[in-house]
Amino acid sequence: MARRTFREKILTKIKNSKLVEERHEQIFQAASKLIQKKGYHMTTLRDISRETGISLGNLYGYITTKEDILYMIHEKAAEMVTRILGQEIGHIRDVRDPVQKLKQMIEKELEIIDRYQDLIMTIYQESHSLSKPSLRTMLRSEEIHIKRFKEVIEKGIKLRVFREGNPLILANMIKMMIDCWVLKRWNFRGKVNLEEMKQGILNMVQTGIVLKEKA
Amino acid sequence: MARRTFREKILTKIKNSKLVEERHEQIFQAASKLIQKKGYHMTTLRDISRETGISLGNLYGYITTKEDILYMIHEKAAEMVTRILGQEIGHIRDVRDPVQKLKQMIEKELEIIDRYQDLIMTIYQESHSLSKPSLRTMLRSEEIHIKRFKEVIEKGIKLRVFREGNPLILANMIKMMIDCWVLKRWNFRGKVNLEEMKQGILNMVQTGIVLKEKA
Amino acid sequence: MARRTFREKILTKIKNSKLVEERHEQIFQAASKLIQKKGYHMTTLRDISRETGISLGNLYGYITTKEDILYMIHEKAAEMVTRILGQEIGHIRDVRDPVQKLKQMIEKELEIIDRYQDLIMTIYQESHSLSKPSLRTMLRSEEIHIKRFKEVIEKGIKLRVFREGNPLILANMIKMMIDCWVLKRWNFRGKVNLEEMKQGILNMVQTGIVLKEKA
Amino acid sequence: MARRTFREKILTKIKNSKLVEERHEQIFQAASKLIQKKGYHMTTLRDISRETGISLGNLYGYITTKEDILYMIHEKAAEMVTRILGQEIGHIRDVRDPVQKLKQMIEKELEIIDRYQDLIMTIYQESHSLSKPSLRTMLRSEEIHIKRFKEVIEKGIKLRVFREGNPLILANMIKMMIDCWVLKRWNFRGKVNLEEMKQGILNMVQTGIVLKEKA
DNA sequence: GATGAATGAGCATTCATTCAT
DNA sequence: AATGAATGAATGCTCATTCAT
Repeated sequence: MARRTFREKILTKIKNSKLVEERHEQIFQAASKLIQKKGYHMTTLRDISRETGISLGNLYGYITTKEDILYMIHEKAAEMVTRILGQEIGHIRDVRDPVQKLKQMIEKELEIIDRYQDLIMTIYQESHSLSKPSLRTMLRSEEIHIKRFKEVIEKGIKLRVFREGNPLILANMIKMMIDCWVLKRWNFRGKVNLEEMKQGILNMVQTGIVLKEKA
Repeated sequence: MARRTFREKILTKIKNSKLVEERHEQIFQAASKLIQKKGYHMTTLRDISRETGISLGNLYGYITTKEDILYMIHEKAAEMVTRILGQEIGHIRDVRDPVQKLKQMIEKELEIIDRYQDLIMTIYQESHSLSKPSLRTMLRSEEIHIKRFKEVIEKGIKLRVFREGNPLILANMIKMMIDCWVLKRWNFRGKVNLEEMKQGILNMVQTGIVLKEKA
Repeated sequence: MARRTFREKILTKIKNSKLVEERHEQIFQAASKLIQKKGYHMTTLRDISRETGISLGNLYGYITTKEDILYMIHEKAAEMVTRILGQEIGHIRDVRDPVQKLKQMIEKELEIIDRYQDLIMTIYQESHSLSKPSLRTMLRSEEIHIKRFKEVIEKGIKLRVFREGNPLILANMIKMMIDCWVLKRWNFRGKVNLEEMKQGILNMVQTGIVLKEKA
Repeated sequence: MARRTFREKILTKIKNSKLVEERHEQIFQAASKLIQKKGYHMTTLRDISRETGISLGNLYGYITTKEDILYMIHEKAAEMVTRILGQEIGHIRDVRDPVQKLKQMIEKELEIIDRYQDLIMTIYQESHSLSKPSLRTMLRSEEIHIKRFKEVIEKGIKLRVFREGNPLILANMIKMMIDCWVLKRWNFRGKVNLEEMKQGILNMVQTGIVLKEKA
């Protein structure tokens, strides 16, 4: 009589779905904190039990296997980002000018990523601990994300407001520059703030680095 | 009785330093292969013993703790990259024009990274399994690497051939775009080749994406 | 507050004894099915809860410990067999000729055993999971059963229609040959039917195997 | 580098095959004792570790899974019985007269079974804890055993020294009567000795129970 | 009486590390 | 130097049993 929540992926022995949602939230909070600190493999279910206050046995009422927790973090993160993008980028949808649109997309993406940097860090680092099927799901989510950039770029190129170039590469590079803020935050700590980073990326995208080549 | 090799970091019970070096090489080869496939935590010392042909007990003549192996991979990688940069970039040192120099540096870096993509992937993924002190060492190595880019950029800005901008940010972004080739290789497989990637980055750096903003 | 039913053996928290009997029947049905398939230790109370439709907590209103369920199966089985023997063998009681009586007893016993083979199999296999006191009860039940055969045999010997021999041994051997139908059913599946088995045992009892020894 | 011993069934991490054999013997001794007392499921690997004096971890150098131990007991038992039958029944092979041969076979079988009664009891009780494939192997061993009886019976019937009858049934029944000595030993304790049991079975086989039916 | 969430001791199994040979 | 057997703490997971509602 086990049931599935979380987009039909996590098997639950507990029936009360409101409770399941609540506990999943607790587990998510505790687990992402612990995993972020010690890594997935070094975080034991006992740790999570202690941190959540949910007993070891009961914990297994809400998950089936340890990997569910990692999967949960990925899902929650994807869900969050998707939801927020949906909300906050709502009006960007109406922006017709690709230049403006790309600019606003980058700004928003950077802000979101800044807000959930711990989560994103965890996802980057632990993604290869996911089993193949979970990984596939997660990669597809990334893909969709990048596709949004790709589409604006393609449109910009068609309208001849962007220069020629491989949109797939460009989209990935833009995403990487944004992710850089989180992935290399050690390098920036105390030296660069979010606003400066934003300007940096926008300038790079708008004019590159080179002013003029030596004649 | 134990001694340290590998830049005074790995404690060795075996005295014959030539042998130590030889065995370390074997361990490095086997371990990076295994870790790349299964991840650090899923790779057991038994696996490494089997793969190297060095018996389990003897293995501990050349390391003190499992983490040494991870550290070793980082060191070897850093060493490799440094050595190769030294060799191949030798003549870049003489290039005076920052535009040309940056261009050549990017090209070389991308080529090197392409050659050691598996190794680099491992380092990215397992970096948080390193103990704090090892991590610090490793981050410093990254830092040095990025500083090279930063210096060219600073010079370019001073000579007014690069536009104004925060050199630290720019250097990191360039490095990220390059690393992108490895970190996101799944997105590129079969769609983009190395040469195209190289052009993509160079174009981005030289002119950004935007041709002209709508008047 | 707790009370005992089932011949004063199973402690019940529920007072309504009609209900208790009803639920015990459900539990018996579900449990014997499950235990027969997976064995006692591999059958969880959750399984039984699911199969009966009685909630996990409520289940404990009708039993005190998991072993009660095993005990229940033994009791129910013993009760059943006793009841059926009582009914169907009723008229055998009147048969005076030990030869005829033994013959009919064997026939009946075999038929009953055939009907409840799954149950009997379970009892044989799980008997050593019973606690010592429960086991004693259960063995006594077996004993009573065998004593019935023993008595006929003793009478037969006294009347000189059966040859001399240890009645205890003979009774046990007859019972074993009968049980054989169930315990070794794998060997018979599709090769021997019930009627043939019956004849086999009767012939063995009546004339043994040997026709005449070589002079 | 795991290796298989025990008829290619048990995977071993330990390489020294002499040691493996020795330790397997220890494990076998301890395990059959414990399992006989508490049953397979109630015997933990810690129990076995304690009883053998082999540390828990090391134990797993000699087995791969708990079931291996059960399998081992079955194999050892089968091996023993086969070996002993081979030795002790050697000269029976030459006996041409089926009556004599059957008689001697029964005697030997009973003696052997008496000697290893604890082992045989365990096998009967725990056979259903074996996984399907192991069970199949084990059943085949039983089958071979019964076939020996079947063949003599068939020959006896052909030579008209045994009466007509289904040899498969007869063989099984004889085996059951013999096993009875062990399976129902509680009933016999202190009342019947081995010699009496032997006579009981032989008489049953030779003349059945019935002297003469009432005319 | 009924429900099912909660508990935690207990289990099989793994693996880094040590040590006798 | 080399071997591989030995150690035991630690881990993921289960399940009989209790208890608040």
